[in-house]
Amino acid sequence: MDQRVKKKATIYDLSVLSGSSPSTVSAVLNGTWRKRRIKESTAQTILGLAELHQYTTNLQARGLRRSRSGLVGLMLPVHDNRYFSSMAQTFEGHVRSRGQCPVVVSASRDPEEERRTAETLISYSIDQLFIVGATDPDGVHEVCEPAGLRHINIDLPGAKAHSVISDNYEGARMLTEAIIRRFGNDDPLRPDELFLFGGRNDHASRERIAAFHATKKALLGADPEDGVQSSGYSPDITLCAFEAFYQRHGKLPRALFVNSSINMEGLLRFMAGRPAEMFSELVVGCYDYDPFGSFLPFPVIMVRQNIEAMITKAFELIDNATTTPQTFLIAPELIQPRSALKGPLDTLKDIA
Amino acid sequence: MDQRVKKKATIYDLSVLSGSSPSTVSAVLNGTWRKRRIKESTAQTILGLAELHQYTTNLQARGLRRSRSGLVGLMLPVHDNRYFSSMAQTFEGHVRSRGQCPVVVSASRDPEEERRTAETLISYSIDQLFIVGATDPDGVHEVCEPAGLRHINIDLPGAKAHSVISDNYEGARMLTEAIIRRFGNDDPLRPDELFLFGGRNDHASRERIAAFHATKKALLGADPEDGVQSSGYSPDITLCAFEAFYQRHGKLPRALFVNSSINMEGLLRFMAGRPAEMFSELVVGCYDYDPFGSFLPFPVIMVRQNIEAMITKAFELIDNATTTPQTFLIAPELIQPRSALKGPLDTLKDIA
DNA sequence: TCCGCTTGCACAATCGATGGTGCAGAAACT
DNA sequence: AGTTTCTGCACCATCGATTGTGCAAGCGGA
Repeated sequence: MDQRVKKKATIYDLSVLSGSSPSTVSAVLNGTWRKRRIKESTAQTILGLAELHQYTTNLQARGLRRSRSGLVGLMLPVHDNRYFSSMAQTFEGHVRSRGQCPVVVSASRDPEEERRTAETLISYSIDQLFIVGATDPDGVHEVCEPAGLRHINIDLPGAKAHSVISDNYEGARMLTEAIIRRFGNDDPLRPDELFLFGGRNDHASRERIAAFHATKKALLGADPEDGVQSSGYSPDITLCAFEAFYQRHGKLPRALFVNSSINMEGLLRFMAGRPAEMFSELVVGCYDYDPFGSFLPFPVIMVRQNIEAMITKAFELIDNATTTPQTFLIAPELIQPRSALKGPLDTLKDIA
Repeated sequence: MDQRVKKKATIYDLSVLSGSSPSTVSAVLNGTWRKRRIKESTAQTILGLAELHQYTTNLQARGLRRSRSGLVGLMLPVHDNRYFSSMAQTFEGHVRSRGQCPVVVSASRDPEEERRTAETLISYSIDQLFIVGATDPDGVHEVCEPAGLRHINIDLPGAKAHSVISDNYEGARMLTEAIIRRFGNDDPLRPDELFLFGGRNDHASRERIAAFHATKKALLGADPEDGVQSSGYSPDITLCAFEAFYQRHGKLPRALFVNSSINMEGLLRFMAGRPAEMFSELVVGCYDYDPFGSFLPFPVIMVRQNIEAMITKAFELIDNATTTPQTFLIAPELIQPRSALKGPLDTLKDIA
């Protein structure tokens, strides 16, 4: 009956079996048969045979012919992070509901890798590419453009394609304000007690840092020069920044603005091995939301970027004709400490 | 110079430009030219032209001809979770280092979706498929087998293909023991003060529950019937389980064994809005590691599955000839509270 | 000079699906 | 009956790369 690895049925096999031509079989199977005036009964015969022989379309062949693949790409900096993995989860839902196949890959925030990855995806004739948090979005654009690949930037903006990003300035403003207000009037925060850790020279960090500065100045009257400790997007570099600060001052600041959940992991590394009491008075604001991060033993105010809205907007933009590149801001949300929010997983059905 | 969307160069274009035949161009570009006794100088000419015209191979065409695509698939239950996203991150590294292209997709723990997803991937002629935490691994096998697709189960075992899973029994034994020992001799834990939440009828849950039972019995002398509250892999259902327990007993147990980080999120939801003091005496063991989870305001002992070892073993097995399906156990590691471990991201270079 | 071997490459079939075009037979109309 | 209009489908080129095979030119030796 079935030999080891029986070859998959093709339209040619069904053509022989049904007595119709390959093109007729093809038309029936891809649904264009009415347009081609194929008789209902012929179609039914072929569909029956297809079912019987477990026919499935060879999508590489179709892709080659049509020069599109049905694949939609999502390029992330990294997977291992709730922000980006939520992004992947949300993205998949959208793509699936459009009958296409999501492909998620990461490019490690490396401009070179970003371009290579885009090129590989193009070689597979993917239909659209969503570029998330790219270090060099315009470099990726240069690769996509000549290939005629529709693409869009998310999270970090580029100049040459539409971008959908969260309103970093407003988010950071809210967060800074919330941190400051967290301290009552009896013992208000002083300008030299609130520091920002993390961030590098990308659009998001610049906006957040600007808002941090401005808000500190507005509410606390001043902001010392050294109020920002850049430490990229690496837990270990952030750890070093905390260690260094601790060396210099003999303590941590009373309040921290942490630029991302990845930087928060740097703080965790700093905490590990140190007594919990050391952090009991700490107040932290973190630009990113992680449910576990929200329940740390000190108040952590978080900013949740509206991933659903960003992805929705991105699809809207990528579908419509390209005009001149624009950047769209999506409002993020301030999350109070000890909040466990619903996420993309909650829309999945679950069997207990 | 460049019209909008100039067509990509093909071997035929280079064939004309170089005066060689398409087959020669093809051989040069895919590296088989020495075997075909192409002159060095001819090769150089073609390579030069390829560079000049930014030639890139159309991988769909190659895939069609070779009936392999260079794609390696990873099928996850979900993205949005540190365990699975670490898996994706680790997987990508391995695949990349082999010069192939990783494709990560999720299938929502839905057997139907799992099979559909596998079928789609097969239609793209992926070369190998890594099936992680599938609800119905053998169903997926039935799809892969006739297509001749090499595949392997990870995290949850199947009967029809090799499986690499973590040693759930031993992990759960260690975890249960650690929870119990956490309580001193002055005020030891009683059997009715330790409950397991989460889990369903899959291999991992069964093993963990068995170990939980056995260890409780061994160390505490007994284990009441209702010691296990199944609640699947859903935060909300787990939340309900906690609510229900709280209704019945007016309090939470002193100690919890939580079956996965997803179930831990159910606990977070229970905590939200309730006073922190309610949980100050709680001791939790969680089968999964999440860096933020490790620093909650009560001791959380975690089990970290050895993802790197699992993926490595899986590659080893999938590369070698299939013998009769076997299941390989990978030892997990007990993680003490307040530990911030390195992860797959730490191997990426980072620019601050 | 003729044979045989090597070198260097061209030819053409093939992978599986798609879609423009053409054409026979039936039906409709004059 | 003769002409036009539909129906229903077959034919065939095509997408871009791969690969088995064939063959001419060059070269060395007898």
